[in-house]
Amino acid sequence: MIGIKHIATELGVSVATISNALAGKGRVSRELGERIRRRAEELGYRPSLAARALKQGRTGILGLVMPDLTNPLFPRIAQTVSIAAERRKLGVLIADSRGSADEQTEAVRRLVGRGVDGLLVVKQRGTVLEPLPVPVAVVNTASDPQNTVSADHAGGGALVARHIADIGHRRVVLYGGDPVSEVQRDRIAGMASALEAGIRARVLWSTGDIAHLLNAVEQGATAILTTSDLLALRVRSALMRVGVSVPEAVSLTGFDDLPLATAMHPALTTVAQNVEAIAERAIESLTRALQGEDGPDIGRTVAMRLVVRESTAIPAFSPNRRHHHD
Amino acid sequence: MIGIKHIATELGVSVATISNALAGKGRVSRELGERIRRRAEELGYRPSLAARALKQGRTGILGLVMPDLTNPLFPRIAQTVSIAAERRKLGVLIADSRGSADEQTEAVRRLVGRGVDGLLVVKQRGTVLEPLPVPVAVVNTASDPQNTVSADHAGGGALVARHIADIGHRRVVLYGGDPVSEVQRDRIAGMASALEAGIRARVLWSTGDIAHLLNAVEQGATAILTTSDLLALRVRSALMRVGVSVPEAVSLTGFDDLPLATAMHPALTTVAQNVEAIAERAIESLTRALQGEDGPDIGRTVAMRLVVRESTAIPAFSPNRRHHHD
DNA sequence: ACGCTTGAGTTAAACGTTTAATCAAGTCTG
DNA sequence: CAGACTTGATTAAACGTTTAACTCAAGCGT
Repeated sequence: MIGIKHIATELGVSVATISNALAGKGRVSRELGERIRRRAEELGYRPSLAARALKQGRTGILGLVMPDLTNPLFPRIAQTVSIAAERRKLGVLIADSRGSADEQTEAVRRLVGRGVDGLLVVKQRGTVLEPLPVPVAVVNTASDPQNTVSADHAGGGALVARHIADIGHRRVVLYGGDPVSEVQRDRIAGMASALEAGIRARVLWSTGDIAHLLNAVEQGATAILTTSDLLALRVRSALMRVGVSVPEAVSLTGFDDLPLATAMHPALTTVAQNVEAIAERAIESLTRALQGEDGPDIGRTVAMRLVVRESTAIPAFSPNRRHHHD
Repeated sequence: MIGIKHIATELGVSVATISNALAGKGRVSRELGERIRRRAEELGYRPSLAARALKQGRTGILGLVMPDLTNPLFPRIAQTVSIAAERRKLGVLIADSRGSADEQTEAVRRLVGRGVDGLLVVKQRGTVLEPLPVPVAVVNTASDPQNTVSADHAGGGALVARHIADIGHRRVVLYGGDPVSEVQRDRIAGMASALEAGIRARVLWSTGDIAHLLNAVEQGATAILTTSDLLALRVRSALMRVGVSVPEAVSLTGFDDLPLATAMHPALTTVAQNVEAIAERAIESLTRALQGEDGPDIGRTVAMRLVVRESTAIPAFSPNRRHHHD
């Protein structure tokens, strides 16, 4: 490997001058500076990040902690984070917390132990982050006190609920994945809050028996609002099995706008999370903190966007019964 | 931060002894060794990876390059890799190549520039990797000469094709995503090779018009074999739109066994990739190379597994289909 | 002619480890 | 009991940068 020293002896100057020229910092004449940079380029000089890290106490690496790397949103987050980081010449080290709170703490420790300069953590349901020696940006949900930035899950829920109410539904069921998740709870809460009096909303969770859901439909619910696209696809399948058509008999909505939303039939009405904006802001907040410009931009929330597709429609006339489509 | 030096002065010994005791390397008396380790533990000593990296020339970090981080398999790969790496006390730095071959080269360079000890690259369709100063494990497909380990895509194709043939289909269409992808081509080729003479197979690509596909069905094809679950879901939707039922009228298969495979209706027959085994082996090969035990275990392939669900069935008798001898 | 500033570089220390070389005792060996 | 190992620990160099402090010469105003 070719280092600063090599260039220095080759050009007959001191290493400090090379360092200065390359960093554009100290006093180096225009001419010599040029010459140094040119030669470094020619030699394909790549600074030793390890040495730099040792000296400056910063590694130029960010840690990304996800509750579970198999999370369907992980790819988009990882992508945006990695691109945003790269633009700032930072690396991204990933760590999985495998769904457990303890593992999350462990993951964070490992990353800190590796000397990351900052941490971006997509937080586990309801866990608390211990104080850390590096800046942290937390992505979760607005109702989380430690949150730095997140989608407006409640707002998104309200958005889709309002849409359903607007087109005339009066009996709906809100179908959540797992009540221990803050995000899921917020989405459900948002939906509930947006439904005016006069609308009957029943909350069910997928941790229970799906028969309850079918029951509710039989008893006259005309819309099912789920907290995730995958859940919606499951519901869609269950409905199909008992011959309930979507959206003719019941309207169905998802959450997150995953790729499958457009692939299913009918294409799913859902609410999209601007993952890119969120990740971008998180990184932004992080890099600001790194540079000491500790702006208190905590608690920002990013609006969600309603995407109306084919799975929602004006409710049919008669109160719902099981019917087979013609 | 508390370093080796701190412990040394505190215990009145030299730093070298501390280092030796902690690494279990040099000559240190049993008793003193214990004392040092205990004290280090108490003080919460964490070695500076930067310093170590500088001295040893190894960072303890692996690079993971994916063709596109939004790839649906990325989460599982990332998860397995990160866990396997962690077990070996290695970190994982991710980089996205955004689907472009040039970006892939760039991503690799960046990671190497960051001093990763080894590289795990899930290769872009048909790109060639330049020679690198660090060990590399390539995951792609067996037909790629640079491949280190991969799923047996062709074998998987054969598996699903044989299943379709076994249950009696005689006219099928093989539906691929994009012919520039080596993986997709291998899957299609595997399917084709497993179909005995007497079976009419037509190959179509999703880059073309989907009408061709519906056409083929109208002309008597009773099964559609796709190269991806998402593609299968798309086909399923298209069929539904024109009133063709699955599996009664036509059987449908996917590839990869994504979460959506069980969520759709009918549950999708597909072929599962043992991503975990692949990632594990790749890391294994990589770490072996790191330790100099350069075993030529190149070209290993991991079998795929057929998962029969509800989307495939014995073909129904259909009046507009020609009869033939078995 | 004098001290002052300024521009252009150099020197040398420091970052926190690892590791080869060295050393001081004590223990064998014959 | 002298030399030869052995054991336990120390010294000091090295890894490749960054950076504060310093030198040296030239230009400048008074």
